Amino acid sequence: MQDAVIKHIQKFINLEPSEIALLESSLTTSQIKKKDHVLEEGQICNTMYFIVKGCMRQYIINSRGTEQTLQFGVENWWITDYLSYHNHTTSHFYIQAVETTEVIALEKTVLESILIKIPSLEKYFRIVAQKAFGAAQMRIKFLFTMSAEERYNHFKNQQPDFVQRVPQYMLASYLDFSAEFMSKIRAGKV
Amino acid sequence: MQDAVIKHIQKFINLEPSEIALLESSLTTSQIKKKDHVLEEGQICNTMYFIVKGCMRQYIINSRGTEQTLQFGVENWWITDYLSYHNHTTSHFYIQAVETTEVIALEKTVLESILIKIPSLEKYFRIVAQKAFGAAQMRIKFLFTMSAEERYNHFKNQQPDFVQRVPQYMLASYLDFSAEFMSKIRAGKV
DNA sequence: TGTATTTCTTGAAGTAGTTCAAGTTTTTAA
DNA sequence: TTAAAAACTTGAACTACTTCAAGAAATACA
Repeated sequence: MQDAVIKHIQKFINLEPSEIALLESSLTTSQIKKKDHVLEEGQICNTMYFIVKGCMRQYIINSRGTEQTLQFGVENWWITDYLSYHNHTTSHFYIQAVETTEVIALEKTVLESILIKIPSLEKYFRIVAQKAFGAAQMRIKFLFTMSAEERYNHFKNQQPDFVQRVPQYMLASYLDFSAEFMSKIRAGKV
Repeated sequence: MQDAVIKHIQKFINLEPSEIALLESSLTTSQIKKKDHVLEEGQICNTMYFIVKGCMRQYIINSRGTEQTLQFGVENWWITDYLSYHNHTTSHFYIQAVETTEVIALEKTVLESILIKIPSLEKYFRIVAQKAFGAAQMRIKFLFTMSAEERYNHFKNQQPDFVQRVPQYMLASYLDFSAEFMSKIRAGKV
């Protein structure tokens, strides 16, 4: 199962056999049950999670008590609160399994020691973070320039399967409109 | 002037004297005049810009022909379109100097060769990108949970000087509301 | 398999913002 | 030092959404 992350790493950098062996011995997968949290608001985030199989989400609870999803993560994605992770500050976010999910949980201390032993991993995590930031920039662009209906249709075109995979109210909040409005969009009542 | 970026790098990693020398010989600053672009929509972004002094912004032109600022960059920030940079695809963005700005422009080919000679720089760019992504996550949180007036007040509290530094209409679009509404918020007419 | 829980739907009323248009003020540069 | 350009302001009309409340449908699990 650790194979998944090793395969993903090898898309970006070369690993020596000894490095693969080291990685295999350092990593373990674990299962997060549907609806369980790996991070809650107010905690310090000391772990990065690589999703082997399943779906996680990062969300907040707004002033009206409604959950708003900021980010989904699926197979081959890393999910964490980088700000809390780096600054050792309490997190503003929840991270939760949307489905029962297999993850590789990488503790900060473990990761730091691996990064020293396999410096080329720095490049891997650099590229992962740069791509994630690029995607966040595009996300902000879509939020700024498209209407609710356009955002829904655009997302559905890009990720047709994913739309079926998560509850509509989670997707609605990710696209920044209400669950009720989502219903009306889908029914063609807007 | 390259000192600025070297100092910034040294906040995160150690550099050998030889590495500093190599960096100094590889980097040059240039001046971008106010309102000049370093990237326009449709171009491929092959350069990262480190801001030594001044202010740049990344923006788009929306369907109504209005500019919307997605990101500002000031002293000690890197600005680029990471998605275009990595995927070698045409950019959706403009990057422009808000004030006349001194930058260190780092071409992809140059950067790649420096990264090979100074592998520890990978760590520096990893941390820069991870922090930028963390900040983008917080930005999305604020956009999702705060009213226009709250976003303005929050930004003003966090960055009191910056509010004076850029035209209000640019800041309004960055905070995702209209220039007219900004005027009313500031006049207390909301 | 049935019941509790979660998710989705619908309409009515409300509102936080936008858009437009025109005028005013400030900044820029020849 | 003045004319042109850029930035800001204001009010009135509008609209893309939200909120609320209640019921219906789908899903989970004992």
